[in-house]
Amino acid sequence: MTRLSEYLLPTEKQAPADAEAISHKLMVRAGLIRQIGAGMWSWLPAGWRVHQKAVQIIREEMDAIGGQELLMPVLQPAELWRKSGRYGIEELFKLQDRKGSDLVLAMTHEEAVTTHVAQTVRSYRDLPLILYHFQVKERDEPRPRAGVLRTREFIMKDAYTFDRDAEGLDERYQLHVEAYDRIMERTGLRWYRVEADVGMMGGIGAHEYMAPCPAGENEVALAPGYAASVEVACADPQPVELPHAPSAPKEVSTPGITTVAEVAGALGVPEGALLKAYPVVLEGDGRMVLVLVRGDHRVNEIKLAGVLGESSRPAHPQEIATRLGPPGFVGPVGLDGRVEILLDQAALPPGASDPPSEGGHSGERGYVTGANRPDAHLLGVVPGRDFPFRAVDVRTVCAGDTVGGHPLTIEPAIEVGNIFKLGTRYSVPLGATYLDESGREQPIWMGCYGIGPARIAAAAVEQYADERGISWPRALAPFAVHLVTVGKPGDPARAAAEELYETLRAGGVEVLYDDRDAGPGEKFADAELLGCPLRLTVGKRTIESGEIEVQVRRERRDAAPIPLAGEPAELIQALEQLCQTLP
RNA sequence: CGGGGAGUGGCGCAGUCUGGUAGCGCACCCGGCUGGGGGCCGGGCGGUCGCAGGUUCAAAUCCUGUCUCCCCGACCA
Repeated sequence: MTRLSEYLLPTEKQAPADAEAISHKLMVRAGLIRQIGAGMWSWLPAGWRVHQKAVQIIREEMDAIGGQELLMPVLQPAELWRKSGRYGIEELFKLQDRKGSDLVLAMTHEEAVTTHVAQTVRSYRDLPLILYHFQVKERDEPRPRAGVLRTREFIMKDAYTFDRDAEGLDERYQLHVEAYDRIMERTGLRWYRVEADVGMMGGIGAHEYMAPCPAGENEVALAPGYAASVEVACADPQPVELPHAPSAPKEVSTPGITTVAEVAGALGVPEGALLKAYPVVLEGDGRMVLVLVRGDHRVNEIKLAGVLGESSRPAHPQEIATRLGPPGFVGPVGLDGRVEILLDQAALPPGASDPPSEGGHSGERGYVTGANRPDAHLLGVVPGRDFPFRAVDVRTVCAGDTVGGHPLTIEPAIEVGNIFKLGTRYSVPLGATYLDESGREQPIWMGCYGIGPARIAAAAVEQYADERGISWPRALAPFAVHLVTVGKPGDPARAAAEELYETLRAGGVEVLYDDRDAGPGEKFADAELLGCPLRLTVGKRTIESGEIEVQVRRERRDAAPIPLAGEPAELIQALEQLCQTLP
């Protein structure tokens, strides 16, 4: 299939100086990818083979659930995007043709596919449909990074489903869950399907497929039986020791001390014994809301948006000063209903899920909060007793929090795929409707399902690389077998290697043959850098022993040697059996 | 968009402060040795120093402008 002496595989000893991520360094070093600009990458022959391996797995599983592959253009009229309301998106590349007509480079294909369905689907009898394609996406990313992990142009498989109602969408969605699970399983990646943010569109459902790896841009919260994006994860907080509260809040002087760490240090309490005040202003009506979380917790903007039902922004210092108190000393006590107070449930008084009606009692424990006057904090503030609140879940979970009693870990991960129930978000503006049995026009219910072969490849590099290079899962490897011949040209071993190469080729084995006139060290180093699952070595020893040495790339483990003189069919079979045992 | 860093041969870098006509390692080409872990010897090719303007007898080096790339953060339909 491929002789290295004739193959474009420009390996490098040194990684590009500006590379940071493992996959960035190794994929460049191994000669898989080359950069042409910020977020613009070419796939060299061996790299493209990996990409196509991922593509083929995806294609097979999409076809298995009845997906129909098609192809839609990247270059599209701006008009479509105006109709869908997405023309204003900053990441959208906009351009004009010579006549001055506005065009865009598509970042996904909802507009295009919905337009076609609107043109062609008339009746409930035409539904459901699963349409998908592999196509380049163009996004004007604010910051491309980490090689092929985040680029401005990349190939994505995006699928779209069309159903007559929400129940049909649920079915189509479930099919995709199953297909995506199988895809991820087949790639050999370590992966999680996590609940994801459903955004402002009403929470009808979304999952992300995450591959944990050091260069990941997202975080997943994991516990036995639980996996969620940190953006939406919920967990039981770790307990915090609160000081006993006096019968009423007591003011203490804290001149110039504003940060949680400083206040906790100065007062000798844990950070979790503070209530952090986070005033926000709603984008809609400009109303201010005071959000309180424990001092050792962080407000989660996405969960907050879900609770508020709209997006908000942190209040400006001026707004805080005018409506609450001096920034840095803001607290919930004595606001007299000026703003609504949301208390994160992790800060609820023990045993209380609702605010007590009246008064307080001794033996309670209290928090430290700002006093709403300069250089002062309050001790012994008891939620409910000292201020009214609404209990909500708006904090970001921490490692060590528990779910079902199991402690949570948080890992960086790369999002390789996502599935999302769109509902009628696009069908309505783009006029994708059908006639039901009673002849009534109905909007089509849609779902969209994306997955990135490039990220699958990069995540595999990240997850399985060692100090010597890449170690591909067999499903993604550019070649199953890396055949290395050692010894000078003209040695009998060379002839044996040539013969073996032809045998493997004829037997349909994907083999890369290092027939270069180079030293053994260089060849072995390149083989380990490229990371094919099996390395066969043919040299003097092979001739002497009559056995082909076999090394498994993962763990660099020696496998049972294969007789050189065996029947070709047996040799192929032995190799294939060995492959089946590999990760 | 904010902060930081960098553009000198294919890759990695020195030289810039203190101006004097470009160097090192690897790779590459030729010859020889070696041949189971990036080996050795000898000989070579290759760069208008990101670009434009300016200062100067003279600019990789000083000044002005500009482009590009990377990292951190913000952002991420």
